[in-house]
Amino acid sequence: MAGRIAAVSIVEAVASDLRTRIFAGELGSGESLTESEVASTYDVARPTAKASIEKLVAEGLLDRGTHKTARVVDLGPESVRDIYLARAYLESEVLRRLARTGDVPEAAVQANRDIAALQSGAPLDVIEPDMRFHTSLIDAVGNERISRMYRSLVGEVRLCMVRVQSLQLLDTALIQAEHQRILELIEAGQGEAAAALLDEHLGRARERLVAAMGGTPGPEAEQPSGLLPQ
Amino acid sequence: MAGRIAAVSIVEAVASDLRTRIFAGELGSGESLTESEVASTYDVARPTAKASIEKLVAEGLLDRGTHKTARVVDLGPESVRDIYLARAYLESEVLRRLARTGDVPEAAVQANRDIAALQSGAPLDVIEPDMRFHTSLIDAVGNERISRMYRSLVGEVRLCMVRVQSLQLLDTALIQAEHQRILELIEAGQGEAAAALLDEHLGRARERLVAAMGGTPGPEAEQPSGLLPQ
DNA sequence: GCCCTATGATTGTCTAACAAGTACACATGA
DNA sequence: TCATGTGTACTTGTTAGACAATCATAGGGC
Repeated sequence: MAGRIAAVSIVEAVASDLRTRIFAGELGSGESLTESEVASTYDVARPTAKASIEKLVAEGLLDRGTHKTARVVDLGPESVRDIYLARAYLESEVLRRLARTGDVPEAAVQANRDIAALQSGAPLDVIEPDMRFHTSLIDAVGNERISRMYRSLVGEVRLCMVRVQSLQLLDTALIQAEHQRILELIEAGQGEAAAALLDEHLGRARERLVAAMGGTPGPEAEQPSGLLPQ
Repeated sequence: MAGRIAAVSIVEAVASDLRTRIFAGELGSGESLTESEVASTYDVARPTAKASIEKLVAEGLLDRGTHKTARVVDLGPESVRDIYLARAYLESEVLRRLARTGDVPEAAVQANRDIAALQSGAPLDVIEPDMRFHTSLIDAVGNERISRMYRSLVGEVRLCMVRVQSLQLLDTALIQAEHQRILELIEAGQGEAAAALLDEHLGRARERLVAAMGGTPGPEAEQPSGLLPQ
């Protein structure tokens, strides 16, 4: 499959590129984006640029008030907690449901395999397969709205990760091992245990992000306890 | 409080009125809304009308593809199930959390009082306080993103209800009694029982809506079992 | 030093227009 | 008859340029 053709609108194309640049860290937190700037950068009309910006605002990637210039959102520690708790909210319940049938979604297995295949590349590289692991679990319940809601969080989550990309907060091997264990617990029908491990998994990431942003981390930031075998 | 001043943009004003008309059933399912129509109706420029329409599309109230006229969404039985299961997903977990602390949000109590105060008015009248009851429970957990996600469902839920407004699927007294019982269970710290009752509450509404839309209802459509006292 | 005004930058909205796409009816061909 | 092509009307996508309203900042007056 050599890249399917994409006949998207100009608005979507511009929004997509801006998104990429934000995720790549090229547009840092708090950076301003005027409509005219975007318009001239991409050589489009201002209304088109405006529509693109509004799209990203709706996604939570940009922030703007009436008559004010849009800025890349600057997530504080409280927002990080808010985002991660909302994630855990959705995901833990998903794990319980999946454990009831014991189905392990193939896409999640593959995503975790991709994480394992990473050889100490750039720390940024783990983000994509990590995200894919979590989204594929969500998608496995087959509820369109739940998937949609989760995706509205994913943009902000990535933003968090970009912000602290260079800080090496996450140990790839640990991430991979915990994912693996979660999948095993699902297969074994142990939903509560899977949810508990997920809470630890997300809680640790959350509190380390908080600490890295200058907030005071909770106890979840510590190293993993005995939930993983040996 | 005599109607607070609203200095919103024209786009928002138009979108808001369209929303009201959709919720009031004035714009029925499948009805088309061209940009020029909207523009001339409200005497605004077409780009403004376009933006309003796109806002409603993002909310899930309108449906449209590229170069195609926007239409009021026509929710089928599968969508109704999807929406209600997503609701239950969020709400049941909320009840468990609220039960842990035993806090009963005052806004929910008030909303249910408003339902009780309804005297056999139009069947449509119960929708607003009913929604308010559920949203106030969600808001009580204090997570901005979860509240936002829930609100993205509310629009579609109301759409369902409008569609079957005249069918009298819901007995106001029963709704009110179940709400009351849910609040009691939260206060008593019985989160699981509250979640179970909520599931029954939503499941019944869901399957009756499905039946009313021509789908084949599940067993949840039946009268309430013994979960309520006497 | 502080408050107020003036200027510039930016956004909100409009008009007008053209390009491009969709949908439907119609005619043409096998 | 059915499938295919064509054409026209309608609708949306995008642009250009303009003006008003608002925000931010710098400068002057006290």
